[in-house]
Amino acid sequence: MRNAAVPDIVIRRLPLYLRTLRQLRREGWQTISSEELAQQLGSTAAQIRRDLSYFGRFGKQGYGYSVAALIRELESVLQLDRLWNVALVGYGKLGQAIAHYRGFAPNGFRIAAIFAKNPEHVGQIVNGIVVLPETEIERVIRELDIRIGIIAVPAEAAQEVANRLVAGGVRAILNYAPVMLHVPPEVTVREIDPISMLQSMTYYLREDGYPSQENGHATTVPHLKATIAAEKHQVPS
Amino acid sequence: MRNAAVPDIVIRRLPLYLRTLRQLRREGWQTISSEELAQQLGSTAAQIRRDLSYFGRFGKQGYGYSVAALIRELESVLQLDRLWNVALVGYGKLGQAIAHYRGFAPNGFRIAAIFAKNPEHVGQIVNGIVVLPETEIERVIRELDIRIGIIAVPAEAAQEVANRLVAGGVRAILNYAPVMLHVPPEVTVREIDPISMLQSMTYYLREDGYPSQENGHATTVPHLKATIAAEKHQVPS
DNA sequence: TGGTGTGAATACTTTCACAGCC
DNA sequence: GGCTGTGAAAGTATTCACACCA
Repeated sequence: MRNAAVPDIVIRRLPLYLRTLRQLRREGWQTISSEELAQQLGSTAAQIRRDLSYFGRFGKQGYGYSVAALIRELESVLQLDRLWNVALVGYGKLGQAIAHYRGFAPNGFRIAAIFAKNPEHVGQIVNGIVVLPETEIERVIRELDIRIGIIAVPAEAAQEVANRLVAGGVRAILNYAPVMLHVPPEVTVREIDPISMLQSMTYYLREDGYPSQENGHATTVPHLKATIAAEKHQVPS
Repeated sequence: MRNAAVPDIVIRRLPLYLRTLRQLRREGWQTISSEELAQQLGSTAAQIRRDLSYFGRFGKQGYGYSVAALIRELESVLQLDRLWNVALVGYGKLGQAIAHYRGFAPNGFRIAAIFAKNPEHVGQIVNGIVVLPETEIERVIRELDIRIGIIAVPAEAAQEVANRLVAGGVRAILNYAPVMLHVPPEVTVREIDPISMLQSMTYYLREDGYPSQENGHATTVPHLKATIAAEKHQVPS
């Protein structure tokens, strides 16, 4: 199974595992079973074991997984054991919020270039870098060897920006614009679209009982059971 | 097939269809085939036809779909032909950005209540509404009969906020906090997590050719083919 | 003729259940 | 005894391909 193509849906879950494992480490867990991890995540033990099995045999029978070791393995698989430079395009309200977001750095992402269309924004200094005009995208991306772009421009400008990013060498795009981007197959795109998410949730908000949702439709973890007995896994605190 | 439970994955695609159809309408399209719509969306004609068939027979053979009529059908299915009040919890950087986002209103969502923990924020007036303390969540949600909540608080506070929202009667949550929420099955949750998205994309950013991505792994639409011949569908402009 | 709606086939994903190992 | 890793089964989702219709 090793080396066979790993389904993208599995890849998307790994960051959630990683996030949870890091939290568990902060809480002092040394070891965790797939069942316990599944509880936290609202997933299932079998799914977690299957997902991890694509990459290796990280567990120990009768014992579970070492939290610290599994974190290292996931970081390695996802290539998170290095720093990634990111280009941000768009410096309107949304772009500015992204530029000032403090969550990138602790996760190994650094906004290394910012591009704006508005001449008032160009030249501003943000986090020590100068905001550049969008005409510079290809050149700067190539010079800084950037592989990841974030698009925070209006929908009608997004495809053109994507084209430039790709032309410069970007192979991963986080797209905040409400439009489907057309990119070559070697480029990965993930969409962030709060409006679509709200619009799909309203489907379930009927007063009458239909569509019945009694079994849930699998969006998050079932309501909290008991707190997991953690003692045996924790280092004495 | 009508009335059988519709898969959630289908429901999640409907807003994307709607968004594209509205754009086509703006451009003057009167009619569209599943094949043409699929091109725009980077989907397939068969998938679009199957998805729509869960809700009715909206097309006409040899002709396609009426853009205006299909928009109305989708709005009806998703219950977007009304205004939805939304509660926003959290008024830090992210919460403020959400509160000032101009994209909700034109899509039928209105932030009708804002809750903050920080006493400096409580009492401020934003878009004509007063920022309230988080202790008021249940009462206000119930009084305003709000069904949708947006969580924009730190991860460690998110579960408690979710509990209060649900206690007040919320049945749909858009969660910006990087943590899996535990909610009862009648509540829908959608996650917005840019960090996880970046962290999953780095998997594909290997310099060596592995994991081979030559076939793509289905994240967006294949690179633009020809522009669709639109003339026959358009009203003369 | 051109394009829908949908059974049937295929492909993908999750879950079961258990041999095997610590 | 307890828990992993994984074949095999079950469950979902997508795609094919064509009868049918305007």
